[in-house]
Amino acid sequence: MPTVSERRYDPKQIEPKWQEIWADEHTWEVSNDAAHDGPSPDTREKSYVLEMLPYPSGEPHIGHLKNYALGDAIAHFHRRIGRRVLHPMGYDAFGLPAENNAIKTGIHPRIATERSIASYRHWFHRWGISIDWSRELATHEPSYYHWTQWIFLKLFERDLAYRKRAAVKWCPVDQTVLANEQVIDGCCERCGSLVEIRQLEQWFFRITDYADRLLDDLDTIHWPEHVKAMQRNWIGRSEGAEVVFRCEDLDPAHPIDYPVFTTRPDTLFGATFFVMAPEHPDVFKLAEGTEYEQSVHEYVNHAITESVELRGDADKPKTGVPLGRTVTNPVTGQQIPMYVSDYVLMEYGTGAIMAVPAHDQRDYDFAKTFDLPIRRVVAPRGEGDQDGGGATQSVSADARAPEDSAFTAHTQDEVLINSGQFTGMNAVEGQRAIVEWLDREGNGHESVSYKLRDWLVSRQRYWGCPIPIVYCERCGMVPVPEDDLPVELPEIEDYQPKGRSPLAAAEDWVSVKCPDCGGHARRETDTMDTFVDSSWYYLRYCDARNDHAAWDRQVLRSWMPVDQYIGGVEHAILHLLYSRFFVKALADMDLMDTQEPFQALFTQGMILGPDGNKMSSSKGNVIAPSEIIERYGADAARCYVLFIGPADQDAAWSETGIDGVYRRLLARLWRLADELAENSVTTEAADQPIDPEGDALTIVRKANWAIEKVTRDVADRFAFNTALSAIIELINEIYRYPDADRQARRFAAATAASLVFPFAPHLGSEAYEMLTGRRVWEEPWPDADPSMLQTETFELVCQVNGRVRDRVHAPSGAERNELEKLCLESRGVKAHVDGHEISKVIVVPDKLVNVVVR
RNA sequence: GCGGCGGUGGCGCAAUCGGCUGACGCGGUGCCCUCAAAAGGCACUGUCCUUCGGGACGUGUGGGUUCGAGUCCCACCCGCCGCACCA
Repeated sequence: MPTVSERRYDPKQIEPKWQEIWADEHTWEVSNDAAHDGPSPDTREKSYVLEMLPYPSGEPHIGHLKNYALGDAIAHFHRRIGRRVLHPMGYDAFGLPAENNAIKTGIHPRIATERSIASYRHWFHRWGISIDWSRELATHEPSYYHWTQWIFLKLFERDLAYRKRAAVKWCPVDQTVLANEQVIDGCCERCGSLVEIRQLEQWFFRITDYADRLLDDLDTIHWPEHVKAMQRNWIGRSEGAEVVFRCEDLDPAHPIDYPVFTTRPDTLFGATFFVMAPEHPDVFKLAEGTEYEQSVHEYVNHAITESVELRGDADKPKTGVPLGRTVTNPVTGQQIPMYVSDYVLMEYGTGAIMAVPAHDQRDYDFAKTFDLPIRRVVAPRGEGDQDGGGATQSVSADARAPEDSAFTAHTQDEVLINSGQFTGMNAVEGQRAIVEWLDREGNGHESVSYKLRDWLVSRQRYWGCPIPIVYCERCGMVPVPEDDLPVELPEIEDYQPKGRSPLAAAEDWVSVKCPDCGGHARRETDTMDTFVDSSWYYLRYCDARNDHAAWDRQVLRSWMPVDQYIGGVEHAILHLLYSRFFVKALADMDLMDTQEPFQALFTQGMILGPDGNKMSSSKGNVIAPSEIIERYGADAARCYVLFIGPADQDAAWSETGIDGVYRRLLARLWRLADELAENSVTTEAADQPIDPEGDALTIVRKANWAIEKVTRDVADRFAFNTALSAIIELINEIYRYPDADRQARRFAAATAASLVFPFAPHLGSEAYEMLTGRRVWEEPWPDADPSMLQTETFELVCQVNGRVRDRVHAPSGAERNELEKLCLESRGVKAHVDGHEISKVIVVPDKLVNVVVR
């Protein structure tokens, strides 16, 4: 028989016990019955709580633990406040790392991936995450990608999926194209190698059609400001005008119009030259026959082979070559010279710009290098009035450099100068007037430009979802009929990338009959970007076992949108933008009913190594969750990652920190439960005692205070660190009064167990059962007793001139003059008031009194 | 350059609506329990001055508003994150 002193908190005993119960009883499964009018409809409010699905590679790391501990706390909280909670799990199983690993080790990506999935599944159970396992999915299973292909076909039908030849980003190491979003500082996001530009025919999704809605609807969702800012930034909407510059040099009878985009139409009078991107299709045609023909060829050939990174460097001195031609500035009628320069980008605007050296830093730098005229056309009010007269005067090339302020956006306080009929107008009004004039004269119009490009979705790799398209010799491009889906990924021997998809080698698979004419056809051999798979998985969870459709519309309506999405900020652009696009496109096709996938988003911070650096095996600072769980148990690990600091901030792992949570929170609560349960029949309820007094009252009050505090911290602010602090405070308070009424202490300890359950579900369940004989997850979330939140006296803060001089007890709800009297009578206040004249007394009821003296 | 977020003890951080700065945890110090240790419990722990009553100072810097500012306003410094020759 173990003696009492040998009994201690032992997570190794407690945790498997509860995990088994939850698994055996399918405790966290939730049905779809509420979607249909059944005999006994589930009328609870729905709540869809979702963490970003993991990419299964090796074993889960500490970041996963934090992500799922966080989501699980929210899911548990929502269940206990009476909601019908969907909390599923799946795996983003296709992707490059598994394939690269396959190339290295010879292990088939499916084998490695499924092995990893088994590990993740094991650990999610071991961590005690409350997952509805009946909805588990993996994106590499045909039962899932069947519907990924179906969505592709729907997009294709709507011309939202299309094929075109374009200059695309190509990773020479991974031997595949990349989406713009996957290129970081000119390098491949995955392997870090320098990205090249290639002209290839590729599949795109027309996300640019949705640019405005993706921008505007950010206002309708509850996301962190910085994530919204990143999306706005990425979409990059700029408002301005398209202005046409006419070139009559080649053939006056057939002039060519070159439109440019500008955000500063008010500076049009200052456009003194014109620049084209090296990739502009007309560059060679324009230079042909001029003295610059040869140098233009040399310049362009050099520019297009230069690395993206090198060319993008803003500090690089401006280079370029004249084209030997001119265009007409539509407002001045002036002939201005044309240049080709690599500081103009083909992929933004029209690939050509009007250059206004007086009001644009880049144009200014170019003008200085090539000795071109600089003409100021906007000036601060007052300054502008003096030289406004010489409207058409040309300004010499060595004109004074404009002050830095000249490069900033125009304001009401600036006026147009040297701008013909528009001179004297303020810049904002002038801009409007110039655009109107352009429109009237047929030389331009208002226009909007975006940074966002269409999403390149095809990949020349094996381990991905096949694109359900065939190419027929007679009919051309033909979609695979829906009934023939899924197009299954064939087994192949050799995944080695060779610049075309490894699937191309699977001749039996590639060669098919045309679905339309029955003639000879070949399958598309590219696979889809894995971001396609993860752009809709949250929809599939709603109806994960549906064999006839991607989802039932009614079921989808009963769960979507995701009420709380949780994940790392690294997906702020890619995954979150693509998912928003998918939902809008699907809603437009009348396939679903929400406009946004994720109503609220929480981005968790990273757990850094103990040295404060990002964990990496090369730094040797990796904390393995398995070791932590072994030593402290899942509850301690879960609580610690939430206690370490605000959940949205990065925090360094600390061994002594987790030890503190283990001892001060979990072990102490367990000992309380053990002490208070030992002599009682376990079925006895731990209700709040009636009319407690003295120490018992203090404890009961603290318990109610903790209920209130934890509820608000979890519900309103995701402040898990302070919620856990409050539970520790409650436990400390119970220890402080070991001789207080037993029922009060049992009530308080049971409350602590109930409150800690969303964070430490095993200990929460164990302690609650020890104290009450009940299952804590079947109990409603506690409500604070309002009468216990009030006290009959409070500590009145007594200030003189804003400085605290004393503290006295005062009755709650006392009148202002009573409080004033108490304050003036207090010793500390008297000492500072005597001999001075009181000029004013500020009373804040139930808080403080401030005496102002001269 | 543009956009976003931060700066408070030895450390991680708390202060939610303009009202006691430093909750909670770590670290540190002392005590209790013990033959002893482990485990556990309790107390103290911003700086300086002190006649031991207390006093002065303290939230990146400088100003402002206010009876009162970590919190609001203006200017600046520093750090982190995202984007960037984006016209």
